[in-house]
Amino acid sequence: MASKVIGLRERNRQHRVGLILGAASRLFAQSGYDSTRIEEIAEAAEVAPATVYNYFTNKANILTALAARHVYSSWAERSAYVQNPPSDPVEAVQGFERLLADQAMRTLGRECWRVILAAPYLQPGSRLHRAGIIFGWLIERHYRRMLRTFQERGQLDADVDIRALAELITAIGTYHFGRRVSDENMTLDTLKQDIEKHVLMTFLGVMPRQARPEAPGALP
Amino acid sequence: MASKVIGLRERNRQHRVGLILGAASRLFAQSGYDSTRIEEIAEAAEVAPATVYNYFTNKANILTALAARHVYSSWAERSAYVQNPPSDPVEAVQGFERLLADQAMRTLGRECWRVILAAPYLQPGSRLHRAGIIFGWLIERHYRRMLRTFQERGQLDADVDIRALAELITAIGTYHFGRRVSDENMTLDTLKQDIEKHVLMTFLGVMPRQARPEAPGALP
DNA sequence: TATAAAAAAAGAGCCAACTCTAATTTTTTG
DNA sequence: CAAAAAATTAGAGTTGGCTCTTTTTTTATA
Repeated sequence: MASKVIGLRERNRQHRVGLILGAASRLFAQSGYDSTRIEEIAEAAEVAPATVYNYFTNKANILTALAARHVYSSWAERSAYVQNPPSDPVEAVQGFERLLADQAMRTLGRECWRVILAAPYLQPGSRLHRAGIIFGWLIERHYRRMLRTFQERGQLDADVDIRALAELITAIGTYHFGRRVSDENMTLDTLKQDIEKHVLMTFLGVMPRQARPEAPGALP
Repeated sequence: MASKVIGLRERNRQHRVGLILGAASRLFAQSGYDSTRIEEIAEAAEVAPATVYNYFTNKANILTALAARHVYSSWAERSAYVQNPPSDPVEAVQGFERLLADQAMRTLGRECWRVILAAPYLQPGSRLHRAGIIFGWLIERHYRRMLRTFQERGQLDADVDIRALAELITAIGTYHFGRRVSDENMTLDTLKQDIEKHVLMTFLGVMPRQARPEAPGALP
C-alpha cells in the first residue's frame, strides 16, 4: 500500500495555517496581543478574516497553536537538559526553570504568556484549557524523568511519589513564571533566589528531625 | 477635632455601591458572570448603566469589590482557626485550605473565582491585580501566624524562613484551588489527597538523610 | 434661599470579537 | 472535462463592554 498521499487540499490547509500563525506571531511580537486585531492578522496572512475563524475558533486559540508549536519545537533542548542534569537537584530544578523561561521568552512576549496562563481559568474545557493542561503535563514528564535520575543516584528517597513531586515542582515553577511574567519590576535575581528557597524547602523539608513521624525506612 | 461627619453625599455614594454590589452578587450567582450584562446589573440596582461605570472601571472590577468584601467579612473565622490550629501541621494546612475553599464557595460561584484567578494575568498593574496580590498576601499572613505557632511548639526548624514557607504553601493552596475551580470532575477527595501529598513533601522533604548537605542556616 | 459644585442619568456611539449567509473559487472525482 | 464536494471569501450584522458628551438632578455652601 502506498503511503498516504497528502492531497493538494491538505497541503493548502497546512500552508494557510502556517501563514496565519506566522503573521500572528509577527504581529503579536510587534504590537502586542490585545492590540492586534484578527483583521490585521488576516491581512498580513493574505487571507480573509473569515478564513482565520475557519481554522481557529478564538483569538486566544491562535495563541494556543503558537504555544503548542513552541513547546514541540523546543522539546529536544529540554530533553537534552533533563537527560543529564546537574548533580545538585536544587540546582538542576533551578536550571531547568531557567531554561523553560528562556525558551518561553524566545518565542512569545510577556503579554502572550499572561494570556496563556489565564486561559485555563477563563475557558475551562476549551482547547486552550486542555492545552494548558498538556503543557503542564509535558513539563511534569520532564521532571519525572529528571527525578528518576536523582532517585537512581540515591539523591532522593526510594519511596518518594515521583509523580506527585513532579507535579509539585511544576506548580512551583508555574507560580514563579507567572510572577515573572506579570510583574514588570521583578528582577531575575530575586526570582532565582525565591525559586531556590522554595525548591530547597521541598527537597529538604522544614521539620526538625526529632519532630518527624517515624517514616518508613528511617534511620537504624 | 470632631470625628469626620459623613455627609449625605457620601452616604448616598455608599448606598449606591451597596445596591450595585448586591445586584451583581445576585445576578452573578443566578446567571453566571459572563452572561450577566452590566446593563442588567444597573437595572437590578435601579441605577443607570453609566452610574455603574462611575463606581467601577470594569466588569471585572465589580468582582474584585465583591471578593474584597468577602475576604474581609470572613476574616474573623480564618483568624480563629489560625490562632488555634490542629496539632499536626499537615492537617492544619489541609484544614485551612478546606476552610478557605468553603468560605470562597459560600459567596461566589466557580466561574467568578476563575475570573478572579485569571485577572492578575490579564490586567497586571490594575486594581484587580493588586487585589489578587493582596488576597494572597492576606492568606500568607494567616499562614505566617500559623507557622510561627508551630515553630514555637518546636514542630518546625528554628531557622526556617517563615515568610518563604508561607508563600510556598499559599502557592500550593492556590494551585489546588485553581484545579478545584476549573475542573468540574475533580472530586474533593482526590483534591484533599493531592494537597496532603504536596504539603507532606514540603514539611518532610524528599531527600534521604545521608544525602543531605550540611545545612547551616544558609538563608539570610 | 440662591448659587455653586458635584454627581447621576440619558443617550448616542465606538470598537472589535465573533456569527451567519450567500456567493465564488478551488479541488476532487467519475 | 463536467459534475460534485469542499473550502474561501465577501459582506452584512449582532453583541456587549466601554466611552463621551450633554442634560438634569442633587447636595453643599454662602
